[in-house]
Amino acid sequence: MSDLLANLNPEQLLAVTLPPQHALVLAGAGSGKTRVLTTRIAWLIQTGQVSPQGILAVTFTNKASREMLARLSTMLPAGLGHNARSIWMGTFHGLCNRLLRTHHREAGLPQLFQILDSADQLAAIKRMLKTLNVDDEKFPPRDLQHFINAQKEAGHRPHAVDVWDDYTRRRVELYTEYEAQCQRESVVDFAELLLRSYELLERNEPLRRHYQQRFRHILVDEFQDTNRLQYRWLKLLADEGRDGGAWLFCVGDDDQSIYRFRGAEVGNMRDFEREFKVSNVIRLEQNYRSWGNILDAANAIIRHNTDRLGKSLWTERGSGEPLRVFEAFNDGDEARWVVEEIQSLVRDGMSRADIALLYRSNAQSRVLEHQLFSSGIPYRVYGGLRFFERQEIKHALAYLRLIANPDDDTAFARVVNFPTRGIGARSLEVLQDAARTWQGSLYASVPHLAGKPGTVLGQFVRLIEDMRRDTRELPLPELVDHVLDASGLRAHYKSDKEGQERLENLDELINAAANFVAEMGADGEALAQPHALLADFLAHASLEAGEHQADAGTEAVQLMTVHSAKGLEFDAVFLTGLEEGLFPHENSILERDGLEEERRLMYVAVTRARERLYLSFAQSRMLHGQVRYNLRSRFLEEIPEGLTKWLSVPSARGRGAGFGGYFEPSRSPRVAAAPSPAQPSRDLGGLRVGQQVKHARFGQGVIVAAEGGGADARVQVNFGSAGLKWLLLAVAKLEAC
DNA sequence: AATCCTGAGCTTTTT
DNA sequence: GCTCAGGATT
Repeated sequence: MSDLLANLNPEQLLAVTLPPQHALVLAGAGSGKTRVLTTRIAWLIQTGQVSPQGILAVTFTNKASREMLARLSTMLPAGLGHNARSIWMGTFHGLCNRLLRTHHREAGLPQLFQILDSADQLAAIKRMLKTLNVDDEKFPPRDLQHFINAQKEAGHRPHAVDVWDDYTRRRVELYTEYEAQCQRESVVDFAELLLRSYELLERNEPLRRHYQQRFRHILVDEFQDTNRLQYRWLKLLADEGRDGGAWLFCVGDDDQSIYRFRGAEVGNMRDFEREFKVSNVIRLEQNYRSWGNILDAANAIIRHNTDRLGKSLWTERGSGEPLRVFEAFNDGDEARWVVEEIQSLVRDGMSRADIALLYRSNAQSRVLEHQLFSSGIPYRVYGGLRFFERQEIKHALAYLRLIANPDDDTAFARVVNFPTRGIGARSLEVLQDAARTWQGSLYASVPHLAGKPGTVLGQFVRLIEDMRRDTRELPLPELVDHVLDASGLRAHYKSDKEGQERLENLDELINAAANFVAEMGADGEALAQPHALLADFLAHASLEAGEHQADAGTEAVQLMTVHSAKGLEFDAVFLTGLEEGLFPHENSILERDGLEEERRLMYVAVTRARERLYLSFAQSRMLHGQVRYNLRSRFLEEIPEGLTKWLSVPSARGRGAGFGGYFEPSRSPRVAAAPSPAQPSRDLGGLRVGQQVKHARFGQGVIVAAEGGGADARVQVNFGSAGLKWLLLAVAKLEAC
């Protein structure tokens, strides 16, 4: 016990040992948040205040959940009946899945319902639009998907949607139809997992009471990332502190809320504080990660945001080095500089894996990758396809889904002709019609067909039925193995000269199945029913997309967006592309509170660095096929001068003073990397970035960016109160002044 | 059924 | 400028 609490700082100790009450912990970056959460769970259990079964722990990613479980297992001595695994721990979606499987009847679902990931959902929507002959130009599938998810996250079934125009009325009809289709096919999308289980708990009082009494303590990680529905879900179980509900222990950081675009609602933190009458918010402000200068910069930046709960990071470590700033001539030049610095860091003994290259948007990785590649530096890019999202894996899963649930039309449509077996668009159209007439799934409608479609489709149905029969007794990994052969997927990729990697991935799927069974190990009962276990495995595949791209060697520099860097830390961080329009991103400037979210993103980026932070920007950069001239980011200006050291001489004082001179950095001999391209010659009619201009209607302004050339030449002008405008030089009469 | 071609989109991402 | 999806072409 004393072991458990040793080395906690006073605030951490306070949070860990807080008596039963609703609590909000504001945990700054690098303040030991996960440690507090896991230690609190261990403390609650070890002091006998609650049994593991009485704890519900919610995380945002499966990765976080696994890490927490692993740390907890080392904290709880086994054998005392304190099995960390009997804690209900997982993501909101994982927990909802568990709830819905257990009470599928009450929730109105078959036991073997399948889960659609976003891509599956989009495919389902496209299929629906096609069936209904809806013009997908008028109702773009992506928009509709977004609309439906937004409604579900607001807790609205179709009848509850506010209809304010004909367009929305039609969208609501499509929402209704989509729901019907999902129900028919026994599939559930991500938002549905949440809404269904929310409704289940809300409407079924005995069930709600049961869980309210079972869970004494609910602990929520990354609380600033919860959406409205998730918060309501928590409220249902906590019952706002009235008798019977659980105590909520929410940990989060409003300054690191960067997912508003996907529904996260920072306001939940304030609401929680108010609605649950949280009396003392605990702040974890001592940082164990970074040098003081880095924290000072982060604090200075985030101070520009209003509407914060308020927090300031500090450290017992010293100030460390100044932040290094580099102004590049263009994006390629920036990449060359990054590579040189990396080489120098590695020469000095830093591990490449401890170096991260961060950028605002994925498109920026290309130039960096190119430069790393030609310099022979191993690197690893995060993002892109994950294991269970790969084409070959999706195909294999589709066969498995058909075995578990033949009514899954999404899976049916995906593989009915893959590998190709002569089932073309015509046959499928005939089948679609039949399905509509008979009000059944595609699979179930096949027997109603005659002629050639009936024959080829009949063969496919028989194939699936044979698979189901032949795998009934097989352990999961062998089941998967069998399906890979029987479906013809293996043969197909074997004959494909570029199918080698895909074949390896298919084998990896067997491993994934084996690992899954091993994880489930303790649960003996599930093993008795291979096809029930299969459904669990499929849910696992949907809920956990798996690791990002395979690693390109272990000792590799890490490239990722700032978003994906959240929660990670590195000895050295390169924060590239610090330019207006890029970071903060131009789209965010128009959004309400968009700039504040960008600033939080900047805050997240800066606090990733332990030892050394590099900040860079380029005077010009290729974007959307055109050279763009950007100002350096306002966020750079928000860092106090004393904390930075310029490696290049600033092009001019202040921002927007034009394309100043380009200087070789005075330090380390810089290879005269490919003769720098000549200064851009742009016909801006004697105008340049930074110049004051006058416009007949908007008045005085300053040119902040320029793009295009000749007849297309455009400039962006900041007219102050009149706003930021893009103006075509050929049209707008701008007067230099 | 495979391959070529055109055009739209282009910030961030987990579940 | 690059990628991806879907349509048109062979």
